[in-house]
Amino acid sequence: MTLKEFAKILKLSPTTVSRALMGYSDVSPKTRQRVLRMAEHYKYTPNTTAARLKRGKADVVGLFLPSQPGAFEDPFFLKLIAGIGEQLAERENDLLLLAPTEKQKEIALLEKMVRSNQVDGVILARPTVLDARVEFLIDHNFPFVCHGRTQGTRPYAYLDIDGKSAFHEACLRLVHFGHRRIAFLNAKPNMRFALDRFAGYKQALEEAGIPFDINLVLEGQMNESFGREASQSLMQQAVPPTAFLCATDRIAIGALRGIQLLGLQAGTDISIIGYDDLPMSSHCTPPLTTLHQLIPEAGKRMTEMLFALIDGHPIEGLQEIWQATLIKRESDGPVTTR
Amino acid sequence: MTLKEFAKILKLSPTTVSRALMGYSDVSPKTRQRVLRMAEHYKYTPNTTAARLKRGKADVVGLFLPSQPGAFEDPFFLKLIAGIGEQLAERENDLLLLAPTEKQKEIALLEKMVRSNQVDGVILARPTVLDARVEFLIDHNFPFVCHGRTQGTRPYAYLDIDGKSAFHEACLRLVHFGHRRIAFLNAKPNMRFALDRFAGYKQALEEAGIPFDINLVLEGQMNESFGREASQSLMQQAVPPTAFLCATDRIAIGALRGIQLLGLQAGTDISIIGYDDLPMSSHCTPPLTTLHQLIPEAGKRMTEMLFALIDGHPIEGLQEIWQATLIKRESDGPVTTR
DNA sequence: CTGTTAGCGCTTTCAG
DNA sequence: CTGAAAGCGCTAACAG
Repeated sequence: MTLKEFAKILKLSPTTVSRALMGYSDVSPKTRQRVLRMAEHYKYTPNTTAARLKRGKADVVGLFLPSQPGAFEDPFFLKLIAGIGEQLAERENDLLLLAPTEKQKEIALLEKMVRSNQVDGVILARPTVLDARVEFLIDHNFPFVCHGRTQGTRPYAYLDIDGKSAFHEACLRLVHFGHRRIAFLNAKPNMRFALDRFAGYKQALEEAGIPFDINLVLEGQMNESFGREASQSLMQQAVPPTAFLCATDRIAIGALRGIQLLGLQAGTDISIIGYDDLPMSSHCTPPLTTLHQLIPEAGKRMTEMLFALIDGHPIEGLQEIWQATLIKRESDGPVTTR
Repeated sequence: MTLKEFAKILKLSPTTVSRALMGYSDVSPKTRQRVLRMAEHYKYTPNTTAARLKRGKADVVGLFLPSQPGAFEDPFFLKLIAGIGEQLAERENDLLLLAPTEKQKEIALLEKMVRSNQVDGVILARPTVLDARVEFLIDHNFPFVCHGRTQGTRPYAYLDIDGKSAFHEACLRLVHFGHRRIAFLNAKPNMRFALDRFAGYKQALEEAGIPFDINLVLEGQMNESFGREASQSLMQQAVPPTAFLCATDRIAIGALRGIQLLGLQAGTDISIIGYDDLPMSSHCTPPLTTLHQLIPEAGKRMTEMLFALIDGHPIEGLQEIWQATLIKRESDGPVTTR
């Protein structure tokens, strides 16, 4: 049913019906009541496409998904979506997924979005050190919010987790347990967050007066295989580490497995700390000490920030850094003397 | 830039430009070349909203997300999205996420979609035994494909995994290992797949001549806590089970943890089999024997099926059942005599 | 092969 | 407070 038809039934002009539906004040309460009631009854909903064309706004927000297939294996994006969705509903906006593929490259996809008015703004996550998407969106002055910072200098709206503080705290915890040979299993340094986490680790070592040993740092994929292999290889050193600080829980779980295969026990023989607090992490053996971040809440807040941007607010004030929380469980503890 | 402006630059009519861009045959190759080249140069992309309004098609597909927050903790939907996205790109369609919230209920959301022409079709997953969404979409004759079947009788397009065969095979494996007291940790029976999996388990027992014991079946949330508690409680029985068949890997991982806490070892003392083949599952201790399904491939195929439906194909032929694959690892083995 | 014309269904000035 | 009229930017008959 179209507005015209519906208006005819009510013996009103399309104009009045439209205004009543949009909750404008310049329509008598009685008429509005009737329109609302009848819309319910006849199940009339305005055609979104037409409204969008007229208003020049899509009422749709895009979420950029990672292009690496492996990235689909952690719940980060789904949790983020849960938060985004909640906030989106407040303004009756929708969420469009931007999934780059082999054919549809990242920038081509964004270009299409920016040019075709399909979305009013975009949410990104996990930027690289110099993220092409971020640069593109700044260049085109298109509203977007990023979960995480890049190395670029131009300002943009972001919500980031303070990875440096998080790993500083985690590393200090290991230091206080008496560890002095603390390995760091990091993500590849093209990810900005990897740099932050590394900085926290290094600073903690410095504060504790522990000399930094490059041989204790390994970088790889953020998955269990890397964790397992890296932990096993480090344990072969003449003076092996007594603790593993891992950039993600998946790496940590791999490390857990790695040292288990060497006949060692995490929590007593070796300490391990991760980051992400995956659902699994509290249920492995032993339960993993890890860092927890508020993902749905971040999604919600980022959406709010994006709406602000879309409404014309300046970027100032739309840059937030949140803290992660250390969740103490059983995969770490005092260093054991042998 | 609008089509009119762009056409003016080229000294052509909007019509010709539009047709050239859409690749219609009734435009001279020379003109088409020029239009395409100039569009590239001036970075002109047609306004999607306007095109949609005109054509009466959204070129958008909706994906219904689960409303229970807990459901966000497994990678199923993200993997599905990966497959859907790939196929969507083939037709330049987009993916709209339908995330029901407290305020925006499932059916209200669907109603809006059906009425507002925002999406041409919908993809659902994990239906309940009598799924309200499925019923609604059938009632309204709206194109949709569901990952899984319901208990309803009216036909609709689906792609389902043969959970019965999968659990039949898994249970038979345990039987061949000599197990006779095989526990089944299932999801709640309002989920259709839970019924299928249970049927497979029960049939295998029957074929093996093992009497069904209701006390060996527990139903609960599909998470680790349920697995841990259920396994521990069952181990307290006078004659405890020697094997656990679990409806999901998360339940299995919980069971793994549960029996570990009782001082028993999975794979030797007790056998455990899960379903999902989560990334984690090959990295726990011991690596989990489980059932693997092709999720991205299913997403891709479902999207194809949805396009067929949107293009007017009948439902016949758009109902597929795929098999899961048993991944043999180390969490199960021959029953041990004590 | 190309251009003219008429809407798609809605929102929003502008009058009344 | 309500209605008439003018498009938003595009596509598709229909002529030429």
